[in-house]
Amino acid sequence: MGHHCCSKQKVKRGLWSPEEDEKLVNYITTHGHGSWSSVPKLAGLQRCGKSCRLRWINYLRPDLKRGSFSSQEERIIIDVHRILGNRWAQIAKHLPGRTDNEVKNFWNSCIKKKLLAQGLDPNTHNLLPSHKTNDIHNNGCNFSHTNPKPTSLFSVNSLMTDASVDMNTPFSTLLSFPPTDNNFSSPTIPIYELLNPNAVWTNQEQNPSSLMGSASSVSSSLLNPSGYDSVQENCMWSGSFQPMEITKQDEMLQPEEQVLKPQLEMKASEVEIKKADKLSDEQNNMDASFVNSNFDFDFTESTLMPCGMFYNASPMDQFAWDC
DNA sequence: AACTGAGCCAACCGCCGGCTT
DNA sequence: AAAGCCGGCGGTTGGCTCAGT
Repeated sequence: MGHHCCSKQKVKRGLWSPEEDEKLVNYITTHGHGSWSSVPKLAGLQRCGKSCRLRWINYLRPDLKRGSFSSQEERIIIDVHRILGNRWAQIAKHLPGRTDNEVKNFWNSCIKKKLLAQGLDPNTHNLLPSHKTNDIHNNGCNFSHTNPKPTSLFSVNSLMTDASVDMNTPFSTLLSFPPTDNNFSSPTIPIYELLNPNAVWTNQEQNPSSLMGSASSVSSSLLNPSGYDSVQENCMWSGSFQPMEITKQDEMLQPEEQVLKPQLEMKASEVEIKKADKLSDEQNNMDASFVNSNFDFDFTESTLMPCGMFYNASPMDQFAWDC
């Protein structure tokens, strides 16, 4: 069974020979690919257009970065995957010179195992049930015991759909409260509405505590209010597990705030990723090194850190968490 | 040296959405 | 509106490599 695009012609399959590569490179560098379906014929190849496209994108493109992934790239993949899920093409956009196929293979062969070794579910980035130890839960954070466990897996799709945020909104705007109302617990505009202007909230959902019970349509960042399920993942970079620390600031938070804070973290990272995405597109420079890239690693790190650890000198300071 | 199993990765498969006719 | 084409994407597979026995 072949692709519909090549079912009518005799096509070669399997690995590409150097001669085929040369033909394809010569043709595309001279003429561009134009319509991929016509490339094989014009380039003198016994392949289908799809195969040519794939070969070019994944292997022959001159701007590809070869070699193993750096720890920085690995970290980006994990961070973005936590937000986007298995959207490899989107993830690859954050890694100049890497392809979706490459990222996907790297994830399946390497990162997945690392996360599992850390006791993390690679799909949800949450701790696997067998790894949810009392050591973590007893570390000054008790609302995890009272909150229901998420009934749905972490889903970026649901997050993007249900809590999509206008990525054109300036980050500072996104984080601004109505200036006349300094009481966090009763802002003039509910914070979750501010963050998610497109969301339609029922009266019941407007109460975050009840919201936590309506799992199916709510992003898991809400349902994982402590955020400490990500702790080990973050700590894996330092090579040793650091138990979650809930700061005094966090303990002072109202339950609503405790719920919202990790969501804000997630929003912040989403916004930053979108920003990086946009900048990347604008630059359209696949040769850009990470040194030159506009992806703010420090920011990503800070925003993705668990609660109580994440907002050093970040715009999050604008929030009066301890008000 | 030969065998074997695991891991990696290039390539394929099938589905989907957008566009054209 | 429907059908066909095409590019893009994520999931899967098959073959190659290499370490271990």
